[in-house]
Amino acid sequence: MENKLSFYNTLTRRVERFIPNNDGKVSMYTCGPTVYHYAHIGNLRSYIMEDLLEKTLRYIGYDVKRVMNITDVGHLSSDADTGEDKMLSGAKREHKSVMEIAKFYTDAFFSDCRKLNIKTPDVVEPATNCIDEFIHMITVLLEKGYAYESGGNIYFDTSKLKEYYVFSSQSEKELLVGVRDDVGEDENKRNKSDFVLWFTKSKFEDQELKWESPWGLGYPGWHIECSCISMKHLGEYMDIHCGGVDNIFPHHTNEIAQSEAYLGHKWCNYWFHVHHLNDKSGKMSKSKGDFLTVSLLEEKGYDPLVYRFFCLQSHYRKPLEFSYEVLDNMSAAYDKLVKRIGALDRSGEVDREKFDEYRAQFEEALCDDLNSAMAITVLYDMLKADMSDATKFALAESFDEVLSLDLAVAHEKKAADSGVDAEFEAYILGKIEERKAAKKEKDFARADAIRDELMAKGVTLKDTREGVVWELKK
RNA sequence: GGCGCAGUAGCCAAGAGGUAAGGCGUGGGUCUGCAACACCCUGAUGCACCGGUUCAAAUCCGGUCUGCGCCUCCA
Repeated sequence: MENKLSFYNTLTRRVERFIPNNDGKVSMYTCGPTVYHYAHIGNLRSYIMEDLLEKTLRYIGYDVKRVMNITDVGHLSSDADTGEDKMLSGAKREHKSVMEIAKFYTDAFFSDCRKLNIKTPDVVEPATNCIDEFIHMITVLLEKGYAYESGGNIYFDTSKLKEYYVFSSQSEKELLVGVRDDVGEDENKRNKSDFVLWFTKSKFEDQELKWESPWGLGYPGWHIECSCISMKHLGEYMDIHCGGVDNIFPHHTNEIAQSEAYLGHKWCNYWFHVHHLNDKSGKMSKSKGDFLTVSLLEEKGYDPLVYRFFCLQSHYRKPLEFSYEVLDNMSAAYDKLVKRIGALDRSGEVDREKFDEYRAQFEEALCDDLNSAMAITVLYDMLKADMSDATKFALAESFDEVLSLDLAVAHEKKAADSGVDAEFEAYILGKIEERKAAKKEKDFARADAIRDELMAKGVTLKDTREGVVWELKK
C-alpha cells in the first residue's frame, strides 16, 4: 500500500516518510505509566497524541498492533542504586501494598484514558508479568559481554557500544560536566553512563517485590522492561516507539543500547516523541507534587474532551502552555462545534464525491507530520462548504474516528447525567412549564421572576431554537 | 557549560521563498418580550529584534534577545 504519512523521527532528527517493515502493517510500542500515582494532564497529552498517531495509521489503512507496558516495579526515583522505588514509596504513602497501589492506579489511568477517548492498546502488559523475559535478556547480555556484575547488581556496560548517545550529538565529555548534584553517584559502575539491569543489593531492604534470579533474589531495573515487553509481543523488528521527550535520555537511549546489543541488529526504525505540557512555571511533573488531573478538570466543570480538543489544536512537537483561560476558550469552541454538528439533518443522500474530496484533505493534513490543528480546520471548512447536511454529518463521523471528540454522538445523554437528583429535576421542569405558560400569556414579569428564582438555585435557563434548556451553574 | 525546542492579532494557532488559514473572544448588525441561541460583518502594512541573500523573506543565512526542555525522578 501507499505510504503517505510523514512524521518527525527523533533518530534521524528530521520529518520522514514512514515506511513500515511489513507492507500495510505497523508494530507500535508505547512507554506506559508508572502506576504509583494519578496521571496528570501533561502525562495524558502524550497518550492523546500517540492515540492520534495510532488512529491516523488505522484511518489511512494500516493494520496496527500496539503494545503498552505498565511499570509496576523497578522504577526508582534515581537511576543509580540510591533511589527508592517509586512504587514502594507510593505504597508507603498510602499504607497499602505495592500490588494494591499498582492495581488502583492502573485502573485510574485507564479510566482517565476512557474519558479522553484514548483507545486502549491491543496489548497491555505489566512489568511484573515478564520477569522470566528480563532474566533471559540479562543472561544473554552477560554472555555476550555487554553486562557485568558489580557490588551485587548487574550493569549494562555502555563502553562496549560503538555509539551510545544515539539521539544527540552530545559528547560524553560535555555531559560529564556535572549539572545535577542531587544525583548520587553509584560507585559500582565502570562507566558513568552504565545502568542497572538487575538489583540484588538495594539500599532499600524493604523492597516488597523480589524474584529469584541467577544472581540472587532481586528485582529488575527500569529500562529492561520496555525492551523485553516490546520484543515479547512485536518481535525483533519494530516500527514505531513512542513516549514523552523526557524519555529520550536516558530511558530510550538505554533501551536501544540493550536491545540492539541483545539482538545484534537494528531494532526500531522510528522514534516518536511528544513535547511537554507546561504551565507558567514550567513543566508539569508528578514529582513536584502539585498537579492537574482529569478528575480535577471534571470537578471544575470541564468536559475531559475539551482538554483533548485543546491538545489537538496544537502540535505534538510544540511545547504547550496550559491555562484555564485557554481551556475556557477551547470549551466555548468545543460546545459550538458539537452543537453545530448535532443540528445537522442526517437524513438524505451522502454526496460521495464531496465526501471523498474532504476526506482526502483531512488525511493530507494528518499525514503532514500529524498536523491536527490543520485537520480541525478542514473540519470547519467542511461544515461551511456547500453540500448536504447528510454529507457533512457523514464526514464529521468519519473525522471523529481519528479526532475522537464525540462530535457525532448524542450529547443530550451527557447532559442527562449531570448529577442532579430526580426530585430537583422535576422541580426545575415544573418551573419551566410554569414560565412557558406565563410567556404565552405575555406575563413577562412573572416569566422573569421564575427565571430569577431558578437562577438563585444555580440553574440557568436559555431559550434556544430547540426549546428551553437549563444547566447548573458551575 | 553542552544539546535541543519555541517566539505569528486580546488568547490559541496554521502557513516554511510569491505578498498573513482557522477557532475563541471583542465590537457592530439581523432576529426574537428581555437575556441567551443562531446568522452576517469586524480584525496584524505585518509574523521577537538587528543585519544579509533575493525581483520577492514570517518563511533562507548570520547574529542578538526572551521563554521552555534535556544532560541518570519524569509523558
